[in-house]
Order: sequence, then C-alpha cells, then structure tokens
Amino acid sequence: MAEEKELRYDPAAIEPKWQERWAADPALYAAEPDAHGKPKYYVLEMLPYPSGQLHMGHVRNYSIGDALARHMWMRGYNVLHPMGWDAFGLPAENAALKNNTPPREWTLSNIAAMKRQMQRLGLGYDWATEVTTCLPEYYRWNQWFFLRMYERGLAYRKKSKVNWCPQCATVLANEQVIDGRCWRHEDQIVEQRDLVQWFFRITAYAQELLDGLDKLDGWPEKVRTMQRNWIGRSEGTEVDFSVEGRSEKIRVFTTRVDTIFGATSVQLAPEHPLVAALAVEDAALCAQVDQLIAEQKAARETGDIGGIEKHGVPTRAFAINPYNGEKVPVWIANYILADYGTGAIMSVPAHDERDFEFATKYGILIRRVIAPADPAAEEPVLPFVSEDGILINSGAYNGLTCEAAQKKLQEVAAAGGFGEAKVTFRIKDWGVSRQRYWGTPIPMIHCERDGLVPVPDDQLPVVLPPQIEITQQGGSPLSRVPDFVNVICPRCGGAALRETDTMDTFVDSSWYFYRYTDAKNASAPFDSRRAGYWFPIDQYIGGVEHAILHLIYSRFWTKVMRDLGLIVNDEPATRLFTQGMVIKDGAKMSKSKGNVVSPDDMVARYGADATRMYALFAAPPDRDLDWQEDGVAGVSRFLGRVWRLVTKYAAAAQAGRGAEAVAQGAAAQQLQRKLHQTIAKITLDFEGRWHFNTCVAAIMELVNEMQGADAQLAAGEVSVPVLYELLRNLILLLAPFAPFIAAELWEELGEKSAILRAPWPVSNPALAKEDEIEIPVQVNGKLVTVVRVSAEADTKTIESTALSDEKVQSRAAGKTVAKVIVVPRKLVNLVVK
RNA sequence: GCGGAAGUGGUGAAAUGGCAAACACACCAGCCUUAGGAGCUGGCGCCGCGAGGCUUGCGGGUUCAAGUCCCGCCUUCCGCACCA
Repeated sequence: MAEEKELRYDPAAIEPKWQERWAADPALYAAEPDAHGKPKYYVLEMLPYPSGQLHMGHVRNYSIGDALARHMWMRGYNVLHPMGWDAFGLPAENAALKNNTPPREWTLSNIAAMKRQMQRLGLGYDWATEVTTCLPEYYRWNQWFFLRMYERGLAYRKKSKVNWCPQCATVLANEQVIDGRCWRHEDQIVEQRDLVQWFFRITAYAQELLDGLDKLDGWPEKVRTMQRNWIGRSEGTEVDFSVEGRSEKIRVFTTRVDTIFGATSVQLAPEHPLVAALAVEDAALCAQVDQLIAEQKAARETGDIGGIEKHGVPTRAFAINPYNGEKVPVWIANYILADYGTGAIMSVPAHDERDFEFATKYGILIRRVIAPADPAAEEPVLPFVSEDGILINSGAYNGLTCEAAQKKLQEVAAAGGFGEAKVTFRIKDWGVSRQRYWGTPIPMIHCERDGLVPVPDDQLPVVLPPQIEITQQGGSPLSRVPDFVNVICPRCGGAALRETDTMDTFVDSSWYFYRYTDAKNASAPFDSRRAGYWFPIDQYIGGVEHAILHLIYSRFWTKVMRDLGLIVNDEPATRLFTQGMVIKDGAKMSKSKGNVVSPDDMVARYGADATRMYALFAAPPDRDLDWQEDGVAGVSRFLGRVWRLVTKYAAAAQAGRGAEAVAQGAAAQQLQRKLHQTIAKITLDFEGRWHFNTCVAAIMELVNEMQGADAQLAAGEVSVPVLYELLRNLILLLAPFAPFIAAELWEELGEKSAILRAPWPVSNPALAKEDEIEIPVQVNGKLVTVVRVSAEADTKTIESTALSDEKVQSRAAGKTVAKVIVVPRKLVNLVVK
C-alpha cells in the first residue's frame, strides 16, 4: 500500500520537507562578494509593503525573479537575491486606531506572516541580508542621508502650497497625486494647503535624470517615456515686460519668442505676485481674482485642469514689449499656472490655440507674425501653430526663419538685459515631510537662538517613541509626545524643540537595495566595496505602477550617493522588467470586487510548485494575467505526470549515471532530440526573451513525448544512459519553475547535493538537429501538400521532390510554372500561370 | 488632444516574413476502477454530409509569401494633458 501511495504526486507531502531543509541551510541562497572570478548577478524584486498577506501580484513578481535567480545559480553565477520590507506607512497607524495594536507590533507580525508565505512558496532569498525599513538600524541611515543632503543644500525647508489628503491627514508629494486625488484614496480629492515643509532638491538633477534615460536601454521604453514626460524639459526664453507706471516687471516664459511681435496681451496666473499688488488698488478686481483662484482650485481638485472653461479679467495695467515698445493689456486668467515657468505668459493668439481661444472670447487683437515657409502655400487658417515658417510683421526680424529668429531674439534680450534663454522643467522638488507617526523622524531641531540645528551624527538614530497615542487629529502625533519634542539644542545647550515631521516612505525604498549588500553594517549605510561589487542591479523586476514614483526617486538617490562618494554607478539598475497585472474575470483583483484569490489557498490546494508554475505559464510575464483556477489544476496534473514518469524509471535509470548517452534506434533518438531542443529553447529564453509561458509549454511537450514513448521505455528500447540523461535533464529544466518537485525527484534519482548547485544543462546542437523535415509546398501561396526530405537536402532535391508530388502536379497541370521559390528547411512555393 | 501598448478559437495563449491556432483550460465521445479535485485514448477555429472553401479588428499596399512589414481607419487598455 505504502509503495503505491508513493506513486501519487502529493505536494503537501514533499513541500514542507524541503521548506525545512532549505530553512536549515542558510548557505544555500547566501551571497558574498566573490574573488574567485565567478561572475556576479544581482536579481531584485521590488520589496513589498507588509500588509500581512501576499497577493497574486507578489506571487507572480517573485516567481519570475526566483526562476531567474535559480537559473543563474545553476549557470554558475554568484547570485544576490534578497528580500525586505517597505515597513513604514499609514496602514500601520490605521490598524493601530482600529485594533489598538502598536504599529511596530502590527508591522512585525505581518512581516513574520508574509515571510512564512514566501518560504511556503519556496522562494530562494538570502534572509541574512533581509532589510526592514521601520527598524532604527535601517532608518538611522535615512537620517544620516538627510543630514548629508542638508549640508549640501539638497534638503531644505520652505513654505509652499502642498497637497493635503484629509484621510491620510498628511501632505503628499506631487508624484502621489493622481488626477487630483490621493494615490491611496481614490475617492479623496487632494486639498491645497500652505505649510512649511521639507524638500529634496531633485530638480538639481533634472537634466541628468533626463539624459540618463537615453542610456537605460535595458528599461522598458514605456517607463522611460513616462519619466521623460514627468521631468518635462522645455527650452525657451524668459523676457521681461516692464509695466507702465510701475517699478515691477513681468517676466514671461515662452518657447516661441519668435512670435513675440504677435503678443497682444500678457496673462498672469491668479496667484502671481503682481496680481496681489494690482488687486490692492482695485476692490472689484480683487473679488474677480478670488473667483479665478476658486475656479482653478476646483479644476485642480477634480483633476480636470485641462477642461477648465477659460476665464480672464482685464486689469488697468499695460505691459511694454521690450522689442518694439508696444503697449499691451495685462490680463489675469484662470488657466495660467503660478507654479510653472514664471507664472506669466505673453499671449500670441495668431499662433497658439489657447491664446486664440482666449482672444476670440474677449475680443483681444489677433496679429499674424509667421508666414508659411513655402511662399506658394495658401493663407493659413488661424491659429497657425507651426515652427516651420518665416517672420512677418516683426520689424527688423522679418524674413528670418522661426529657428533663426529665436536665436537672434535671445541674443538681443541678453545684450539688452531684459531676458535670456531658459530651460524649464515640469518636475518639482520632492516634498518629503509627512505629519505622521510611522515614518523616519526628520533629524532636525528648532532652537529659538540658533534656528534650525541638525542632529549631530553621533546622536543618531532619532528613535521613534514606542508608546504613543495614535489619533486622527491634525499635526504629527509626535508633536504630542513631550519627551520626544523637548530636547537640548546641540549648539547652545538651551531648550529646543525637535522636528516632528517624518519622512515620506518613498525615502525608505529609494536606497534599500544598497543596504542588502551590507545589511548589518552599524557604522555606515553600507560598505562601498561591497556595493561596488554588486552594483548595478543586473535585473530589477516589479510593477509598472512604480514607473515614476519609486523609480525616479531611486535614480535621484543613486546620483546623490554617487556625489557623496559612496558608489561609482550612475544608475541603480541596468535592466528593468515590469510585469503585467494579475486580474480575475477581466478586472484587477480587489476586495471590493470580491475577486481576490489567496496564494495560501492555491498552495494548500495545488501546492507551491503548481501555483508558481501557473503564474508563469498563463501569460507572458509582461502581459496581464487572467487567473483561472482550472489552469492551476491543469499545471498540478502536469506535475503529477512528471512525478509518475520519473518515479517509475528513476531507480532503473541510475545505472546510467556517468555513461555516455548514445541513442540507438528511432525512439531513443527522437527523445534525445526533443530533449536537446527543449534545453536550447529554455536556455535562450532565460537569456532575454523571457517567454516563460512557452518554456513551461516546452517542458510539457517533452514530457508528453516521453509519456508517449512509455511502451518503448518500459520495453528497454531506450538505453539506460539515455534514459538517465532524459530524466536528469527534465528535472534540471524544471528546477527554476517548480523547485520543490525538482528537489524531490533529484533525490529520487540518487543525487545527494543540492540541485541548485548542479550545472544547467547544455544543448548539443548535433543531437538537437532533425534528420528529416517536412517542407510545406505552396502553389501561388496556397498550401497544397507537405513533402518529407532530409534535413540537409539542397535546393535542387527539395524542388524535384516537390515537383514530382502528385497533388502538386495536378495543381500545376496545364499551367506554366513561372517561378519556383525554394527556401531550404522552410518551404517551396510554385508560381504558376 | 499628445504619447505608448494591444486586438488571433468557447477561454488563457503560440507562431526569427515561410504549414495560423503549439501548450493548456473548458467541452464532447469512449476506456479504466484503488471512485480520485485521479488516470488513459480520441475529438475539438468557422461553413459544409462531403469534396472543398473560409479564417488573425476593418480597408488598402509591399512581397513568390503578411498575424508578423508599410499607409489609413476602428476599438480597448495605460500614461500625460491649458506646462506657455
């Protein structure tokens, strides 16, 4: 009975055994810088937020990364494959409110639960390098970096309009506002508030962040495009218009200074500084401006700033065009943004759609100053938006091309001291202050005498007080902890107050992957030599939702660390892979839709191997994957077939170990050929194509073929060494995708050492080659028949074989063969008339 | 509006310009019985009894040959969007 039971594949019987063995052997997945010439490979999956439960997106992400890591181990690389926890963040505070559990306890118990899930899935991480961002051992280095950035002017404080989410009760970065709503609360409109906040000067690296994208050819084009748009570089000119009867000037930013003779008004953002001055003198205007501000705010909050109905009010002021002294009216308009460019524009209705719409609505003069480059062209319809033209109505500049005029006008402005060429970026500095408890305390002190005083390095870390009352009240919960707030000023020794804002959690994830290289370092964020060995990351894998937030912050942080002399690489990762979403019934899995599939459930029913393998099999990794449980069951049945096949022949095959596998007879040759074809296919895919769905399919084909030859195997028609070769390599091919069953069957085959240390199989092209191949024969492009020829058959042989075929002859009868195309090994096409 | 990706059976999907639908799921028919979430055999794009014809969102084009390349359009998804 017991013997027969063993014939059945039972993941619940084998998986726990290997989980225990692997947990007891930390050296298995361990990585150390290696001086013996083994090439290094750093494969990284984005670290999860410890919500307490892995979801299928995680399973998919980690199944891809783990398959790659295992493959690279077997290829003989020194592999770093780490995992950690993005452990700060608001959910821990919400859980504290709800369950009265301290955030730290809640987070750490979630981490323990998710780690167990990962071990159940058999993911091969080096837990010795585990990073947990909410522990002082980690976040003290956030504080250390903050101080280094403060010293260099890269961290600074300013009062500004900030994005405020009432549900988070904190400020959000621009990157965390999506269509005017909070990135965590889709139904929450983000409010604008004036607050003093800490910022990181990411704009200092705007140009380098942009230029670097061109070199990141291992990143998806989509991500690069998104980052380019986000950085939003724009080349143009700033020009001062003086204001009649006033000392202030209006500086405008334009990308089309060549059209400046067509500027018939100047438009100010409602919150432009000059507007306040003008409104003071004009009560009616003041009310109208408030109206414009309200409209702009409303549009921003609904996320539809593009759809705002253009509305403006005239002022009594006139601006003077510095090039020709022309007086143009100054307007205030609701579509001009105070925080882009200079918050003021020159309006050229003839050559700009928005300006045209506005001028038409309010009856402002429209003057054409650009003619089509082709003199024979028809009179253009206004607005004529083209940079390919010739200046007219532009005084001394008439006849110049747009491009030449821009250059000339910039020179004149610079010489005249009223303007200059200017590059503007859309990206803004990164607001990092959060009025929350569960984050890294900002290491600064406010002293009445000394002002802002950094916490000295030797007083780091500034530790979060463990006992704290979490409430939904405004302001940081830390501000209500006197022991935390009241400090001695490090400079004057007097009483002072600690900064109570904490850092955005995206700070934590901006450099965590460096910490993996030296996770226990207590005297530095990491050792530069260790990071130098492992970096850059060879393959980073995660969701496309981080294309802007995490991935742009990480690139920024890398450049800052490079400038601090800690590392030498300019970019964190050479290759980035963004996997598709896991969906169910056509929709993203979510609690509200009730279509969530639990990984634990899948593992309990079908085993970790089937769950992981299905995640790779159901779709190519970059596409969305529709989770169908029947498919998991199918993969599980497949593994059952593998199990029966290998266990049936494992004992007999072992005698063939070490002997040369020479295939005699058609069945053996065909099986060996299929094996070597499969090895070649899968190896090639790991090298870049990454169609793991077809890799799994290829293994299925191999197994189907072996199963189909069961009678021959049973009859001993396949020699023992060939049988051994077949089983051994089948198991090796399976190992990256289904590590548990592979380990078990490896042992079954009499192997004592870890399969992870076994060399990846190498395909022998001579054995993979077909002897005879089928060549389709077409007549006028239509398939007529298929002929069998030798794989080496030359063009002539193939042609004569095809022409002598009965079906071909009957098709061609009575017609002239105009042409015969023969593609060796591919096809024959007869063109007949 | 701008930019990107995609559109192939009932479903997930496969196909260096060279036999469209590999591999699975579901379904159908049969076999087996230790009755299992098992196993085995066969069938399964559409029309047609059949011979055969048709088929990769739509319309053109290039080519001996197009799911694949080019042009135009439609649809879906994603990102950006008065950014001056």
